[in-house]
Amino acid sequence: MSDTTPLIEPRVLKGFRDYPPEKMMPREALIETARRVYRSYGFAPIDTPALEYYDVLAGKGSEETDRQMYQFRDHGDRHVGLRFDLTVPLARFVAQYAHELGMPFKRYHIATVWRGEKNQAGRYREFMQCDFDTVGVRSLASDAEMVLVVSDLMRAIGFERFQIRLNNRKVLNGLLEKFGLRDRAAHVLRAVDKLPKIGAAGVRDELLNVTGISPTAADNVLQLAQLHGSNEQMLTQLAATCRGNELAETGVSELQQVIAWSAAVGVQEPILQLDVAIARGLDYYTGTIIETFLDDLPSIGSVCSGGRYDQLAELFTREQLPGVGASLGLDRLLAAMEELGLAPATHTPADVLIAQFDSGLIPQYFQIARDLRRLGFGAEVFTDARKIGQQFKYADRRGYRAVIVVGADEVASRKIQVKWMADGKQLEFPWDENLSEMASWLRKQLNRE
RNA sequence: GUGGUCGUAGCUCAAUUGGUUAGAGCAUUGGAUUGUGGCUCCAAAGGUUGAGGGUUCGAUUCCCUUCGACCACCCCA
Repeated sequence: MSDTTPLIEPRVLKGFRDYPPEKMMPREALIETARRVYRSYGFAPIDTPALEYYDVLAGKGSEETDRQMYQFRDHGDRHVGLRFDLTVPLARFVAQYAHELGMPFKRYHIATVWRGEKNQAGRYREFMQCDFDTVGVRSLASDAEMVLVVSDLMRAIGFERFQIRLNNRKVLNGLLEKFGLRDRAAHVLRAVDKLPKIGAAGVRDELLNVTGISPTAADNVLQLAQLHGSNEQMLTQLAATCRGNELAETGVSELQQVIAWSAAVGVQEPILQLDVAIARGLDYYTGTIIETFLDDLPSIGSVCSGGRYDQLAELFTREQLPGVGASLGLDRLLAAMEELGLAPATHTPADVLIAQFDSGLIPQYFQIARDLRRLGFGAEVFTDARKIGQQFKYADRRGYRAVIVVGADEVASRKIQVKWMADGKQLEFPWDENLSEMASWLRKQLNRE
């Protein structure tokens, strides 16, 4: 290329981001944690194509879906789209392979999804979801298990101050039916959902003016949404309110059951809180619904939402395939952790750096590195012939805990120098077959005993 | 998708109601320091003021367009 060739400006699309090492390390750590927790409950991994037929992803289709989904014609003129969540692909997947999978089918799926939305802090056009779902189980034990997974996951990530808010669509739908608002359920629930944001007066206002329901009905709804107290108190009150409507009564007993089973292993207030104002996931949820909020940053929204849907795959098969599961918003959670200064402290991928004193000793450096790796340590050989001071500076900046120094003197004496970066102390170990002395010291220093 | 605020070095910010050569701190690179990082000192590099057009003798400053970030709505992880 000549100097006059116009340069291409390096840039990324709106709502898309690069992940340098310092962003990627905590990201991978989080993914690893999610994977570990999911597996510990017996969920198995799957993956599906990022690109699918448009009509598979669009489902019933709506203005909103159309607006959010990236879609285009491929080279064979097929109408295709990028997945915008992991639940629709799951529905297609279980419908397609139901017979081979066997029920119950428990899967987790950690993958990127795309939405053509206007971006904001913690809200991107490309982001990662960490879903887990149980398909083919009607028992509420799976609902309770979902709560336990979320609770375990949040703790494993390092959060103590969070709330899992629990609700049930049957309660909401039953009561709306009772109030004669069934036909306007979506609007009413949407208004209710804004309670924490715009307050009771705001919700009432929206119910009256936007949704157009009667003042009596609005007050009924508001009174319901503002129920508060202990889970037990709320259940009692709810039961009274729901009396006479079969659907709502079922919902209350479901809530009761989920709360009781979760409590059996200690997941209860204040972590698990009944909240009648939680109404999201309007599309397909039919029973239990949960949302997870951070006590220290509620404004970022739910970082983990889920629930039960009776007709997961109804668009793809006549078989009845109920599902229950939740989705961790990895990128949103990371954005929250960043804002709260909770980004997990990560060091370099490797444990020790082997400095290069003399290019003639590179075979020895490679051998030491190989031996360390066999012993379970990560080891990087500094491959560039730079001044030793600069190599130490590199080690320091990258967060290396230890630096190995071997020069002519060490070769002569068959010793290895190891400098512990935190305190600057340097120790000498015999350079023997299995590096056992150095290995046990390193293990101790790195808390790997 | 609708409405709004904002874009100056990699980052955080300066630059007199439009005035000539756009500065500083941190970060980066090199040196002081040819077997040892952080601290200190010296130096260098880094900018078509997001981009394009317009008004003007003159634009970082004013106007339009566009790209991007953020905020509210919509929706949602």
